[in-house]
Amino acid sequence: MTQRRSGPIRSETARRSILTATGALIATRGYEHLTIEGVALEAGVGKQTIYRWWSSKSALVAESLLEGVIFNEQFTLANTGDLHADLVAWLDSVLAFLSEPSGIDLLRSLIAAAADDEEVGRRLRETLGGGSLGSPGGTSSIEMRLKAGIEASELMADAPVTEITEALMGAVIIRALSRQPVEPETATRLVRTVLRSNQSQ
Amino acid sequence: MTQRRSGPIRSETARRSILTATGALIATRGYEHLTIEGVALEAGVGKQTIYRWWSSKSALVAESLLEGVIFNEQFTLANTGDLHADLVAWLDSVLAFLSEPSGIDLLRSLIAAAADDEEVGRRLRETLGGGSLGSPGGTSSIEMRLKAGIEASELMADAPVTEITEALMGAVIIRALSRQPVEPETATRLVRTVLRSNQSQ
Amino acid sequence: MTQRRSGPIRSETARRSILTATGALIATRGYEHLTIEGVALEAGVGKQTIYRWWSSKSALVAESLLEGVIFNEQFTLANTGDLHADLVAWLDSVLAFLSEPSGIDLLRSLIAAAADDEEVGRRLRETLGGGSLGSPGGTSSIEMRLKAGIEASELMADAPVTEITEALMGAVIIRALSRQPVEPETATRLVRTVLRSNQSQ
Amino acid sequence: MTQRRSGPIRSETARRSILTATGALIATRGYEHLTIEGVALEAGVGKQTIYRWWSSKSALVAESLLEGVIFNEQFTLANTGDLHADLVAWLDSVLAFLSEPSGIDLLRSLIAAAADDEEVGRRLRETLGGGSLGSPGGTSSIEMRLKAGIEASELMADAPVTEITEALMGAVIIRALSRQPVEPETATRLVRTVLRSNQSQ
DNA sequence: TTTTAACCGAGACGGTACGTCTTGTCTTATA
DNA sequence: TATAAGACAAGACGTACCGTCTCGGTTAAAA
Repeated sequence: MTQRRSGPIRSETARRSILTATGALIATRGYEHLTIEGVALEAGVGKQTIYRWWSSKSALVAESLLEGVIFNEQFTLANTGDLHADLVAWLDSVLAFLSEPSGIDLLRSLIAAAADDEEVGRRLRETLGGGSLGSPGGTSSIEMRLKAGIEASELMADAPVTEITEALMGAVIIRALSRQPVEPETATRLVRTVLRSNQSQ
Repeated sequence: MTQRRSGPIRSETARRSILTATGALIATRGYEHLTIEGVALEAGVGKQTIYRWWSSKSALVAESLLEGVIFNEQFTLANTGDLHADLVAWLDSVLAFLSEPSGIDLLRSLIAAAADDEEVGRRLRETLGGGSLGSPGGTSSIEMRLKAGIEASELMADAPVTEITEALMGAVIIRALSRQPVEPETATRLVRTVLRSNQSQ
Repeated sequence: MTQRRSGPIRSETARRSILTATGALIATRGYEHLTIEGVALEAGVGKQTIYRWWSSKSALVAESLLEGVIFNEQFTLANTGDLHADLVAWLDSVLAFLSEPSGIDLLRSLIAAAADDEEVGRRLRETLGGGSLGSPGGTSSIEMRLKAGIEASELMADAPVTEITEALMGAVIIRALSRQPVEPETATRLVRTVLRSNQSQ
Repeated sequence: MTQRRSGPIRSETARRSILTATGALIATRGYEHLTIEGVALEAGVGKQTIYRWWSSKSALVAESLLEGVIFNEQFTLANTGDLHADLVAWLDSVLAFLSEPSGIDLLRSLIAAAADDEEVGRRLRETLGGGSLGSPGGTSSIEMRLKAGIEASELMADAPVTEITEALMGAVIIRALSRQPVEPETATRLVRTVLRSNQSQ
């Protein structure tokens, strides 16, 4: 028979309130002003309870992203049968989010967190990429939509799915870092650029 | 007659040693461990001398980037008359730099600095983009090479120069943030993806 | 009929190992570094078992003193019929104990505990004062020896027993607190000082 | 010529307010509840300013004693020409101080501090012993009065000054630790006990 | 013989304070 | 008046313990 440890188990209440507080503070103050003490205070929790379960501030942010307490609006990537339109729609919703100051600040906070911690980097890619939470193994919805496009012969069989995904997401990141204004046609031009060369005729 | 101020002028020696110390410390310890006190100590300078001339840590990093004390190797973007080959060559050199741990750490440090400060974001794009230092107005060498390609009819006249540039650079940033291994064909596939749709026939 | 409780009784094993661990940790680390968690770990016991039976760290120390797990050597105060010689012998053994660093550290730890808790103060006086453990009502062996001296006409009937006791013990405490070196004649001079004025002729 | 360091000098304002805050907090909360953070807050000072100049809480208490911010009432030891009366007067004032709860708590706090730190131990002896502040080399006023008594033939030339001093002070410490009530005649009996044997006839 | 209550070990919890590190400002003496 | 040096108030860091409160498991008296 298996030997089980005794003593109290991890408090789910504490865990949730820590993640919620983390998300709220990132949204209001930014990652650069996020402090463990601030999270503990906001969550009504001892600091040690945070240090007991998370190894760093970045790990906290990574799990908050995963739990969906940071992005409450989803960047959904639909499959209407028209790959080009689906990608433009997704990109438009992301760029619209970035056109608000609060949106761009949030994304920059997350980029800073991702620069700190590779786990945050992976989570960010999933979440931003239309992630249905818990998509397997770091595969974003963009990649899955592209593969579906190949199945449906919207895209050539040897289309470089990974590179297309990274080109699209990377463009978004670059916009966030350089804070340049976005023109209305940006989404269309970008999708056309990365897609047309790989489309089936 | 002009009013002239008295007293000593700004010490160029101090300025150089501060920028050099900043570059050295970023390269060895990373942006996240960079402190003003550490820079002052390394440079043999008083803290006030730094605060007098730079408004923030990010401004220090931005100027260090501009002075070339951070990237000592340049990512040169040549014009051999073959746009595709030129871009692949540039991308290969960047990805080779990222394949070393010290390279990826340096780039992540700079992304963190760029997330803090938009001036760093612009400088980073210029420097990474094959920047001959001091290229005018945030225009990277990639963009200039693409425009030259249009002139030489390598590229269609209405090719979306900005979007192509951002797709390429963004892909590099995404690689740095997610730290995924790079396959040999990545550069070729990426350049083909963003270029073929816009090439003149 | 009396209402009796159910369930297991107090574990003597746990009690002994807690007191022993307390004594060992005071001797090795000092009272100022004594922690309940440390005692629990050393004793192989849960913290709650300590808190269930002792109200404070000082209470733990007081009981350890009483159980004799702290002073293993006794400062015995004999009655040879010569009061002066008996007191000098006792004082010499105490001062010899204090001449070792470990001895002075132990006594200082106990003084700190006594300053925290009056129960420890009383126990310390009994134990230090040649205490046969469990001497009744805070009466030290010194006081008992002095009273025996009055019975035997070694001392005047109205000799201030309490004051003589406190003068002798207090001098020891003062030595421990100020850590001054002890000269060979100190014990003799001190006993003569407090005794001669009260001796029968 | 001598090379002198540059930079600001130590702030006397900060030093005074730290010592004053230390004294106030010991008097109101006791040494066991004295915290560096509390002192910093009360003094309106950064913690680092305390750690810069004092190595420990005990060192802070030692200097506060020396500066006279802890005992505001002095236990003066006069020289009226009658040694016995002078010592009784001093002892009465000390015991009167101890008869108030606040007085006994203060002395116990200081004993705890003295157990921590030998410098506090020495300072306490001087201050308690009728110390005119800054008496040289750990010599209390009691010792000086006794020596004056020898000069004036109130006391035998070979009277053990140190032992008499320690017996008197030690008795006071013992009273503080055991918190026993003091009878009116205690001071007289104690002084008679330690003095009569050494008086000139 | 079952129930029940108190014991035990382990350890998570909300807290407080620790001693260190860094920030950005201010002060001093020098050049 | 710019500089190197560095003291200052402020405040976050990550650690150590506090005393309380679950947990499962065990044990002995009561029902």
